[in-house]
Amino acid sequence: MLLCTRIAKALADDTRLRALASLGGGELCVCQVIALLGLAPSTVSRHMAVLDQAGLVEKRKVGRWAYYRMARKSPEPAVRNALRWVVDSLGSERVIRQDAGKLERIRQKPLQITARCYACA
Amino acid sequence: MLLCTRIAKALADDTRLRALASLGGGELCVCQVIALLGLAPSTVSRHMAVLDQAGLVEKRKVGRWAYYRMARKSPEPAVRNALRWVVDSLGSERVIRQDAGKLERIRQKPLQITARCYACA
DNA sequence: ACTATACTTCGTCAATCAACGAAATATAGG
DNA sequence: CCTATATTTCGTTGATTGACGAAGTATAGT
Repeated sequence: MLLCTRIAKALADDTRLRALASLGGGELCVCQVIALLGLAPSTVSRHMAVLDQAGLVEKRKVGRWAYYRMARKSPEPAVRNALRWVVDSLGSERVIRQDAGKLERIRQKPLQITARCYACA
Repeated sequence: MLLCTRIAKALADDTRLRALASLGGGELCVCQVIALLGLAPSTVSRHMAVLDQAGLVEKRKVGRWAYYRMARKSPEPAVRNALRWVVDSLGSERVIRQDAGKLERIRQKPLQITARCYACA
């Protein structure tokens, strides 16, 4: 499969685009993305794995916590340009801005609180 | 569905990316794309329709012939940037360059010849 | 060591998708 | 008008996908 195809496949889903866009403001813990999206942890974990395999995000594990960030420094121009395209294009979308607002609140809580009750975000 | 998602879905397939990239050198007739890809006409027609519905290409019908070109002048920035991303990223792919070579030969034949025998390309 | 917890992997189900061939549509040419 | 032809639409089929919950892994705290 072409690299472009792999990247496009990773981007070809509303939920994954929201997850990726949520990282625009900086690194997030998986539990914060789960709280944002309101989906099952297993589902979100899978989505992040797909983004990771496409090279669009980078993962950092600290104890039990997993952090993801946009792969803005990727050696692949295709990845960097895809990220630019996504960030530019999604900025004007209603859902994405709503997410940004919700994220502001999520970021203010300690991770433990967020992980304790995802729905309480 | 987000506009970005629709675009990414349209790009999330090797065959469709090849079809789109083939338009990089200018407008093509559907029969030329069929000859290039070596797939059933109905399949190629469907792929072009998907690209069209995502706004990535524009269609022009002249008699029985259908011509497609990249929608480089699209009013949607998301579309224009997606096209730039694709063109930039696919240029270095082996298959795409092979296709470009094959296209050179296809372009030299009259459309009637190409349409008469797709496999003869 | 034992337990709680953060995340991932796996199995399943319904929905979507790409491919094809057959049939439909539409246009050109006799 | 009638036929040939370029493309599209439709129906089918096998493969992929996204969702979930259950089970597994790994780490922190007691």
